[in-house]
Amino acid sequence: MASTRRIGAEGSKNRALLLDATEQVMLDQGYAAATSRRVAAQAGLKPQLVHYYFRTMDDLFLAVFRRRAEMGLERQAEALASPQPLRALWEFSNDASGTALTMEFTALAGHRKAIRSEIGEYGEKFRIRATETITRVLTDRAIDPDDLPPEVLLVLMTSVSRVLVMEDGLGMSVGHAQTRAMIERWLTRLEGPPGTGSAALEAGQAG
Amino acid sequence: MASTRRIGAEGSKNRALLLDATEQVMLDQGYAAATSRRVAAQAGLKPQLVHYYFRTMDDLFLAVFRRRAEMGLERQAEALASPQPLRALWEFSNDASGTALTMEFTALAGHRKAIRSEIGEYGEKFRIRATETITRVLTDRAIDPDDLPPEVLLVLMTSVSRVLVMEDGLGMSVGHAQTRAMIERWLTRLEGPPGTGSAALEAGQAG
DNA sequence: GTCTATACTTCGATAGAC
DNA sequence: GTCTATCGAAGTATAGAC
Repeated sequence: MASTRRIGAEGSKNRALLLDATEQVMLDQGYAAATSRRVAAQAGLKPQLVHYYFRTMDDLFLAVFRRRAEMGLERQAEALASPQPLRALWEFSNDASGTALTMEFTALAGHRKAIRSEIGEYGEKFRIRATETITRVLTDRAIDPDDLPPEVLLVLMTSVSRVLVMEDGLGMSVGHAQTRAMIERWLTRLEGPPGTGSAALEAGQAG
Repeated sequence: MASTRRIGAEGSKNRALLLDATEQVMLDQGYAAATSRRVAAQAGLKPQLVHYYFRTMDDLFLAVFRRRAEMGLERQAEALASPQPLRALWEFSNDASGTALTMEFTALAGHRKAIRSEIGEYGEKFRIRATETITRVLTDRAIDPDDLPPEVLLVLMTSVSRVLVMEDGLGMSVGHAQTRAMIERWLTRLEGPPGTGSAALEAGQAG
C-alpha cells in the first residue's frame, strides 16, 4: 500500500511551473540532472515542493511525459490533416527541442521501468495513427506498397530526424545537409513543392 | 592546477575490471546508474578504488569511451575491407550492445562537456573513413552521386540501425521487420546476396 | 490546500595508511 | 604501487506546521 500523504492539486500554478522546469533542465543538462533540487531551483521553488506535487521522481517524469505526449498526438493530428501530411510530419519531427526531449525520455526509460512501457505505447500509437494517412498518400501517387511500405517510410523519417538532432547536439555535421536535401527531394516528388496542395502536384506532372 | 594525488597504473588488472564493470552497468541500468559505488560493486571492488584509478567520474567515462572507440575503428576497418563493405557496415551497426552503449554515451554527452567533443570527433572520423569506401561501391554500381550521395547512405544506415535498436528496447516493433527487409533488398541490389563477393554481383546482372 | 523542517541515503572526492 | 578511512555535498522522501 502506497503512502497516504496528501498531493497538491492538479490545477495548481506551481505544479505547472515544476513541469516546465523539469523539461528545461532535461533539455539543458540531460535527464540525469533533473533532480528534485535542480528542478525546484529552475522553478524558483523549494526542493520539498517537488515531493508535495509528485510523490516520487518517477511520478514527476511521467507527468512531464504525458503532457508532452498529449501535445504530440494533437500536433500529429493537425499534420495528418494538412494538405501535405508527409511534409508536415517531417517538419514536426524536426522540431529540435521536441525530438531532444523524446531522446532524453528514451534514455531515461533505460532504467525506469515504470516509464519504459508508457513511452513504448505512445510510440506505437503515434506510428499506427500515421500509417493510415501515409498509405493514402502513397496510393494516390501510385507507389507500389511492396516497393515502399508506409511503415518503412515512417521509420525512415523518424530515424533520420532523430539522429540528425542528436548529432547536431554533438557538433557533428558530415552528410547532414545532403541528407536533408535528399529528403526534400523525396517530399517534393510525393507531395509537390513546399506550400502547395496536392492539386498543384496533379497539375505539375499530369500523365 | 589539478590535484597531485597519485593514480593507479594503466596496465593494472583492477583498472580493466572497472572499465568492464562501467560498461556493464551502463548497458543494464543506463549511464546515470554508473556511480562510483555501483561500478565498484559490479567489479567486486571497494568504491574508493574508482577514484584511485580515475581521478574523476568524467575520467572514467572517457576511458571507457576511448577503449570502445578504438575497438570501433578497428572493426570498421575490417568491415570496409570486406568483400561486401555495405553489408558488413550494416551488420556492425546493428550490434545491439554496441549501439546501446553509443546511445548511452550520447545521452551522457548532454551534460558532460568534456565528453561531448570527444564523441563528436569520433563520430565524424568514423563517418569520414567510411565515405571513401562507400563512394567506390556506388561508383562501381554506376549510381549517380547526385541521386544518392555516399554520406546520405551512411546517415540513413546509422540512423535506422540506431532507432531500431532504441525502439526494440522500448518494446516497439511497428514497421521494424519491413524496414529491415527493405534494407536487405537495397544491400542485395548494391552488393549482391549475402555471403557473396562482388564477382557474383557482376555475373548475376552483367550488362 | 500549501509549504517547511528534517531524516535518512548515496554520491564524489581526498588524505593518508599500508 | 595499492588500497582504506572519512568528509562534505547532494539526493529522495516524509511528517507535520501553517
